[in-house]
Amino acid sequence: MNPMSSEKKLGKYFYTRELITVAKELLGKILVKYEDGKYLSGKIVEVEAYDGSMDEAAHTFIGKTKRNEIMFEEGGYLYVYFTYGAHFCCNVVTGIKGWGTAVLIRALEPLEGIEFMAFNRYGRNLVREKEKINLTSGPGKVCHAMSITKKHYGYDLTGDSIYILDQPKIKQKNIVVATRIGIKKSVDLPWRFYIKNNPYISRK
DNA sequence: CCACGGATTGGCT
DNA sequence: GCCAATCCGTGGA
Repeated sequence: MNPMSSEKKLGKYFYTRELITVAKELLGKILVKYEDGKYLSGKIVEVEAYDGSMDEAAHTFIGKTKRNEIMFEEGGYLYVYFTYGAHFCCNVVTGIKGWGTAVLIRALEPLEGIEFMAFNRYGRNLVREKEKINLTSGPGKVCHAMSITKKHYGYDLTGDSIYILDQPKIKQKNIVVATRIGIKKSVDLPWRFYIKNNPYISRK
């Protein structure tokens, strides 16, 4: 468990609930990765929800394939995919087996291991304050900074390597609801959620 | 086997 | 603000 905090790790119950509930409640929680003796962590400040049963933008809309099969398991696993020939994006699988729902982690506010994140992103330490803002303000950036790759596909979030720590719920009035970014289908679903006035979000 | 396009990013105009 | 980079999953031949 993370030595810098005494908070509780989120358990199976949290993830196996309905998609939108989990998406909103993930805001403010702390994503932790412990690998090679290093702790990297950040507060989740921006997410998007995807539901294959009615959302054409979801990777699970086409049915189960080798790429998306973990999204059809019960909640609490990590779904990592590769896109645009260059970037990984990570998602938290939600709901019960067969649903095909997941929450994309779009942005973090870096907390622990910032020097390692800077090395992963820039190959050196931070020089300017602006670079800290740019570390994890986007889904590809989050994975690059945290060194999350296809190797982490299917990781169990109730395990000891990648997990999420509980934190107080963000108040409804401080959650901004918006449409999702970078998709061409189901563009009107209001399924992007972010913490109001947080400087680490990817886009207003 | 081959063609197509993507839940993005960063650099250049 | 615009656009190329770059690889792999997917689907059709």
